[in-house]
Amino acid sequence: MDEIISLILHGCELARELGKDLPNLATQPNSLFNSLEDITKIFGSAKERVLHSQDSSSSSYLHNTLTLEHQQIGTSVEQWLRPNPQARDIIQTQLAADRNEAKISGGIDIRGSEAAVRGSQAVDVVPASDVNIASSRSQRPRQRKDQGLISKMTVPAPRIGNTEIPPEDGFTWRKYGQKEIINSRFPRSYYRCTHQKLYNCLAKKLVQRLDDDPSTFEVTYRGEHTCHMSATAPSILPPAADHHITQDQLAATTESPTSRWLSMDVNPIRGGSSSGGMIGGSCGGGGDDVGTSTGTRYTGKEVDFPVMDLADAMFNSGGSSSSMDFIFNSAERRWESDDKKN
DNA sequence: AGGATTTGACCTCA
DNA sequence: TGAGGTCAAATCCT
Repeated sequence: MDEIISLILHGCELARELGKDLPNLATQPNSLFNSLEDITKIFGSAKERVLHSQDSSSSSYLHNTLTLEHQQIGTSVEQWLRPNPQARDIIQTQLAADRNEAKISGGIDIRGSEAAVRGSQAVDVVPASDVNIASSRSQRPRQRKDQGLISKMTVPAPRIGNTEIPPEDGFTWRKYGQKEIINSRFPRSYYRCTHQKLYNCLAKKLVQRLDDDPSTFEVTYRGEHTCHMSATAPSILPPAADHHITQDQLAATTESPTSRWLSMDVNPIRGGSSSGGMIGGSCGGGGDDVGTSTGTRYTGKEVDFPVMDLADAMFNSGGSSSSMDFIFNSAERRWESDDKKN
């Protein structure tokens, strides 16, 4: 147990140092990444030891302690990310994949800390079944067999420009359907990722105006972006076939059926290798978003991203650098791309 | 010409 | 059986 405490104290020390240097590190993604990775490894190691400890009461206490430290890291990272909405775009997508993995692998429930840092928008990531029940309690709950993780949020309509479409979210979408919904004044629009065919990207979103507040959209995201590219051109090859989860593998997992919406393995952690498996990335963005009228982007002002999720990813990665590799490598590529344009 | 959108028909599932 | 979701031909747009 002394060893665990020693690890934690060391991690706290590094976290404090990181906090002091954060203003400087904000302009040095590589250094920041190295620092974060060190901290992540230490706490990940400590967490593992706690979880495997025989002393359940001590484990519980230490786990809470680690969670607190975890939140402190998230706060610091939030400060850094605030002026970097591009990184947040990337991180958000990756975190959704990581979160999905955490559920599949029976990981720690992290929704509590997520909820604590929700921003101005109502954002939640819940199983499809929950969404159905919550949104249409008066009706028979519906659930597609292959649906899984769903992210649901409300988004204010743009005050200028075309107010008929929801604000941008960093991805490029192609509308493939519109449907009148029973007991709703406004039709629901169905979008899928523009790169669905090319990269087998299964991301979709549903957009519908709220009956009681037409100036607000309810946007439901389904699935993850398995492509990783700018709005105009791919930056990497499509994910290899071996990243698909077979139906047997899915059946062998303990997650609820509703989390199976994805057929792709979007988490680099599970495989223990991030090479070629970095597929939880951004479909759009790239700064220009020249795509479609639905190729939209949220700005930092409009959306308070659940930055705590970054800490969740760090913490739940158990010391693996793959997630952070993805985050910073992607962010750097995007920043480099933007620099060239400017 | 090629990609995006519209919209009626069809499919899925509780 | 019917509501929600998807398909695909027609149409629009650049």
